Amino acid sequence: MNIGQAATATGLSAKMIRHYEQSGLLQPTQRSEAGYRQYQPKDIEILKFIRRARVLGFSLADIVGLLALWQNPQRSNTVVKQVAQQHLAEVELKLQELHAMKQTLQQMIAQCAADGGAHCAILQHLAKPTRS
Amino acid sequence: MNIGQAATATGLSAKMIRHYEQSGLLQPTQRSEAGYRQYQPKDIEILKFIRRARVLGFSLADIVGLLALWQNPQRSNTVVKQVAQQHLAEVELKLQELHAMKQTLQQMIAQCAADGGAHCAILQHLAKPTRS
DNA sequence: CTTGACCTTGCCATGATGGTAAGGTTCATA
DNA sequence: TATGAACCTTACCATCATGGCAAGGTCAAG
Repeated sequence: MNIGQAATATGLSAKMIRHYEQSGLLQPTQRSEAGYRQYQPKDIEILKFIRRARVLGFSLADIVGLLALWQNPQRSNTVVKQVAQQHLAEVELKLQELHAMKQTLQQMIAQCAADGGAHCAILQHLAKPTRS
Repeated sequence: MNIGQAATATGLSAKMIRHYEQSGLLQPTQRSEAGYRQYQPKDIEILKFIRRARVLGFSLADIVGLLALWQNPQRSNTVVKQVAQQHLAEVELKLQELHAMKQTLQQMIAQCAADGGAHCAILQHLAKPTRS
């Protein structure tokens, strides 16, 4: 299986698969005589694992750790849970920040007449916020 | 007013103030004989405007436009509102993505015993999700 | 005159991803 | 058999906002 097929099979881009290899997420695979990377079913499973973890927002650094735990029969699920909880906390923090942005943006937009005039509540708020 | 004082007065870093100047957000200021940037009250207001817009998540490219509108007496609030609405849409999109992440992470974490054993619902989910 | 706090420019790094360029390989078809 | 399309390789640059560091100039107080 060449890298293009591995990309199709996993939903990743060939570019990213090479990047994951170079970043140490993935052991360098076998190569064909011509130097093409060859992917075995096991490699595909690892790539799918990476993709699912990326969808959940885990960083590549986190995923290095999760993969090591996954492949370690002596692992402790306590450690895995800690990694996930730490990431969840970061996600929740970003959610709060974005929510605050959304609230303020909605208020500003609601106060803007959009009648083509020069008076603008949005610019007023940015220039001298009445509430923060 | 030197750049350090301007930074303190606006809550920005000196580094970023220089960056904003180089990025065209800010007209190059006057310089002292020694080449130190000199900030007038008007410059401080612009910097505060930039900071508030950054807090709301506007990109530097957006802020270039917002500053131009702010300083243009012939502006149309319709345009300003469009910029803000576009940005709000992006914020809402990211909120949705993060919310989906949070939901899945919470479910996975709830199913993890964290008893120090090797069995782990989190790794199971990443390896072969039962639901997505 | 020295010292410490400030300023200058310039370069490199982050993190995940995309793009492009220059070149080699493989395979099907004309 | 030759050619071209579709694939692969590596290497470099760009994104975006921000931080860090280094080497050097400036200023004010002691």
